[in-house]
Amino acid sequence: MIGSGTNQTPTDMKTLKKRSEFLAIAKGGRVGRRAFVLQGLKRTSDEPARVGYTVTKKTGNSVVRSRIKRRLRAAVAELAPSDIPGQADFVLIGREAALNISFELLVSDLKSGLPLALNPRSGTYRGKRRNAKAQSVSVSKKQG
RNA sequence: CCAGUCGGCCGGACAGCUGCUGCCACAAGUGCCGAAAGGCCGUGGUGGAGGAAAGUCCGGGCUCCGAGGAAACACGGUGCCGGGUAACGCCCGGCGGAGGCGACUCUAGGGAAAGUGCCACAGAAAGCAAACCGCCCCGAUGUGCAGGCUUGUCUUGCGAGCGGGGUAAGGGUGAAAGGGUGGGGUAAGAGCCCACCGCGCGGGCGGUAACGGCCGCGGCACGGUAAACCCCACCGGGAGCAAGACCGAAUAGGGGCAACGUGGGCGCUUGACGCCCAGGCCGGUUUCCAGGCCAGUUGCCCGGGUUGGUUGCGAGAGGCGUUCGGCAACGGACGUCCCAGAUGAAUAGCUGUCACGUCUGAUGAGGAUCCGUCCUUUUCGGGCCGUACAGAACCCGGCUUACAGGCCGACUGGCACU
Repeated sequence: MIGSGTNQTPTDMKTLKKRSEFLAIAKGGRVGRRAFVLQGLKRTSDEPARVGYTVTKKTGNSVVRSRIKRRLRAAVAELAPSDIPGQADFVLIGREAALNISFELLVSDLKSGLPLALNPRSGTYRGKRRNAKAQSVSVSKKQG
């Protein structure tokens, strides 16, 4: 229903695979949603946006973890190219709620969250991390 | 019909839309990514989680570890008998013991007459024979009670206390108290004697064996504990696919092979020349034998590690069917099939319909009734109801643990009917 009838073609985002890339993106912006936490970082090159998935062992056993990853991956596939900011990488950290939340909510949360994750202020929702975040973002800006 | 025991099996189905990944076929360009190795891109077909994939507890395959041989010791494991198996601590069939009316279930089940240790609490006593209460006999004393006639510092009986002895039946403690039950016997008792049971020893019988039952003898000694040390028999090198193999940047950087060989002493031909002596390191430890290595110099050669990539990687102690042997585990023969291969980790995401279960409402029928209702069943509807445990990670054989709900078969004990 959601994916089939629309005119927009589903996007085929590349997946992040290297540990170093995950670590780099963790220093970027950060926004929390019901079913996941979204991290994002701008890049210099012109390549299309990439995405990585993470679910910690704390969340549940392997059945639960892989089902959360699949739902997140399916939600990303529903996005139109216009929803995704270019020149950026993202990491989705799955939460336990991603298991039972409705699929429509999952997709809409993702759409609204993507631009925010690149905004430096979105990382300041926790007082403790304010300084560290601001520094890391400013460093990445200098590079770009 | 009710209650139960054992064994086996399944573990949601279908449809639509959108995806992921292995393999096969066809097709693409002087294509794209990358330093290279290598990888990527289209269309079609086809395959794609489990009974436990889990825990990582045993047994193997495979791989590497400079894995040398022998013996002893140490350490770890196993432990009734026979069979199965590549092997096992697994499985099958038996035996002994325990439980159940029964089907059947459970069982870490070698040795306590090699030695050492321990046996808490309670109890008199816990391992070597003893005796707390009690029971019985004897003695002295002559107190208490009752009696006798000879009325006494008399005598008889009973009881209490004291002393000496006999007992282990009874009481009580305990997980366990030097066989049990019954009878005889005795002052009271006791294997003191007898019968049966148990135990020990011997004989022969059945069984491959564990073991069983039979006969005879012995009056009973030899407590338990080896998931205490220990003894006996048998087995065992270690680490693991992040094993290992191959391909391979920039940068930093050095390795390997060959020859001479290290230390000490002596000699004179003062040379890296000869002779003699001595080491150190390498396996869990020790001993013996065998072997390798050592500081530096000279010459020759170019490799190793990191990011990364490829491989290892699935035709197997393989599945299914038929048949033969076997009580069975299992084995043989024949036929047939190819049946996951990811690596920030695929095997799915979403939606709908149905199924099953459960709760609930309404109905038709039957039964019970204290006339309130309750039980069984038919049909129809509803519920932001439920549908478990759980995701291959090199591969097999087991074990253990988790699991909503359901199906099938065999058997046992009741009740009812014919």
